[in-house]
Amino acid sequence: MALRLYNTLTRRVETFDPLQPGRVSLYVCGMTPSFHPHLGHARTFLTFDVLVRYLRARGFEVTYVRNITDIDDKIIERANAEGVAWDDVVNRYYGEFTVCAQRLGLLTPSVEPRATDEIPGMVDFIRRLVELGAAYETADGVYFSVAHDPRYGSLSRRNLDELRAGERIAVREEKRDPLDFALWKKAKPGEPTWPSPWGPGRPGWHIECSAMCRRYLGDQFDIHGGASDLVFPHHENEVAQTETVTGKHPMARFWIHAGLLNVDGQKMSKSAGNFVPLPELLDRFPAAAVRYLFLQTGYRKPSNFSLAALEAAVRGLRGLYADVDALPSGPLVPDGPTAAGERLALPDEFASYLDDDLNTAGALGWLQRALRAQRAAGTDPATRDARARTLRACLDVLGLPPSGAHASLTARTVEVRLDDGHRKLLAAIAGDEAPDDRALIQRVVELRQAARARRDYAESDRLRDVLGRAGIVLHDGKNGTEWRFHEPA
RNA sequence: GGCGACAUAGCCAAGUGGUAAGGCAGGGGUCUGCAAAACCCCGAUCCCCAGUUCGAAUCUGGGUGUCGCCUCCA
Repeated sequence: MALRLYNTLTRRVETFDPLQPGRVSLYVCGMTPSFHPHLGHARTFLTFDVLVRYLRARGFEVTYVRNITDIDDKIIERANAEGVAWDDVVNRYYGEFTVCAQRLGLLTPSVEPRATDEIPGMVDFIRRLVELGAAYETADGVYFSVAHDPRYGSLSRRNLDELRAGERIAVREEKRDPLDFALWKKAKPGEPTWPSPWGPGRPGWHIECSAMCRRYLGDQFDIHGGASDLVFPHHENEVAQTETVTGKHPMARFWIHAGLLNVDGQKMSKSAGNFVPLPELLDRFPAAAVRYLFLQTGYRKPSNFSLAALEAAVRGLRGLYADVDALPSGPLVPDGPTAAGERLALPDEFASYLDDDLNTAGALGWLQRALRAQRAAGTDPATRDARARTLRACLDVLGLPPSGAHASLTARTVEVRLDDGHRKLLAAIAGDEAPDDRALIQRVVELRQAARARRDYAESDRLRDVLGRAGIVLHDGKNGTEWRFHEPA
């Protein structure tokens, strides 16, 4: 059984073999923190998160690099508009991303380099390109000469003449070719700068990734990833820069691109008004449900997001965990956390789905079937335990919590807050001061319990109804009554 | 205009030559004071047309439709 992945470079699904046996080098383009992280970021990073988890489960030692491009036009724009320092903008939005990443259970990359920490490396890189005659200086910067690279356009399968015909940006007179792109931008007033042989300025987009890939993974490495909107021009330009300097092809043996996220059938964008900020979304919905939602779709396909789809995912996950939490408890794997290089015992069938270009939807389907079978069977205790352990290992590879997710799926992370009318109503029923809304609700729930205990079902139903109108849903279980806020769709 | 992806039940979605996974919603049932949850059971011949084949959702050709990239973007 071999892992097969779709390679953008060849436009085919190919068997994955790393350059060095047992070791995988992976670079993923991270975010540019010029605005809130959004759902599209989540989808892309979740995709590579599962890839890394699976590679590790297969026994590969993975070096996972995910960068931060913490300097670019939009960051500066934003900072100027707000009258704050550029790095304040970066810290704010990257901080948001870090919190979201943690909630989503994204693995921490092996290295997470920041572009602005790598500028000397970029300057060296650019200097070398100039020496090779592949780059030239102009009044406002240093540009890469596309004409110097005979292979330019091959990753994204672009025809240069057509690209030139479609060029919409006003051609700067000093650029030798409209397709040439900036390696270094000379400073303009009000911009952060770093020193260089071409005067103070800042790096252009693309060069940071070339420099960081090379520094952390070498001239050639196994997998370069990102979302599919980066294929052109970002990755094409990265390839041009790197391969010109190293003289080696290919820079990355596999280029893997995650599909874009659409919202209600349209591309998500700020201007379309369907931008989904991640922090808010994760306040309102369980992060595991977001992961589950994306696991249900092939990572390369465009994914249509809607609130209805997420809500269906919440319900689906809840059902999944009803089964998972019923599994015999026990450690995820016999010997605790997976040591590097240790191979998790995944069921062959489950693994065969992931082998097939990371078919998480198929794998999830298998898991559901297995859980149903587990429910039905469950005779011999030894078998049960072994199967439970195996199923938990599957969850782990997908990055889903091993168990105990029920509480996090029902409890909202939003503050418990009643509006004044409902608060008065409940306080009148409770007939007592409560320190806060949560306690107030609890008191009314207890009154209803008491009514049930004395079989006063009319009163019990009345209290359920009053709470219901305040947006609170009750569940009577063996261990008492649970309540939660119900969010209207 | 150029390049590309996709089109499977009400919705999401897997499946790339041998007679359609899974989830959500819906219906029926068990359980529950009621309700919820949970558990059991129930559903599609795969956008259209023409081909290839013993056999196609799966291959070829032609349509139609949706979306994306070509400019900043995960």
